[in-house]
Amino acid sequence: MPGKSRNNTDFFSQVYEVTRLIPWGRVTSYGAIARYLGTGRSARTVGWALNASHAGGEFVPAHRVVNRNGLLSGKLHFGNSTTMQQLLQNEGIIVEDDRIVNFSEKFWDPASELD
DNA sequence: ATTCTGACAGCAA
DNA sequence: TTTGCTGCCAGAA
Repeated sequence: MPGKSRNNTDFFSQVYEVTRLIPWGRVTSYGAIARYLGTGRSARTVGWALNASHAGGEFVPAHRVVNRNGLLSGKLHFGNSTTMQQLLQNEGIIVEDDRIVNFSEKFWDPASELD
């Protein structure tokens, strides 16, 4: 057990892993992911991790992660400002004014759904 | 080592 | 109700 080596349990890797577990047509929040990973208050870092998620080899459905208000706070990081919304609508999620409609129904909490 | 930034969240006015 | 400030964690320069 190499003390310094970084396993697949890096914070970034964990964020990607959980994000990939988000079911099709569902969404979650940065804070929910942070809480599931145990860091609780590192929601900002989750966003930072997703910012680099496109560099990874595997696809990470970062468009399914929004802020706690159901607002598409990261849409500007998807090339075009409409990409994130289109990806969501492609999954049957209705987006109105950069915000997810019926957010509470679409919300998927890894802490309680996954355990 | 120090400082700054960020795709957030919580709380005070 | 909306706006603004603060705390938090991890990484980059």
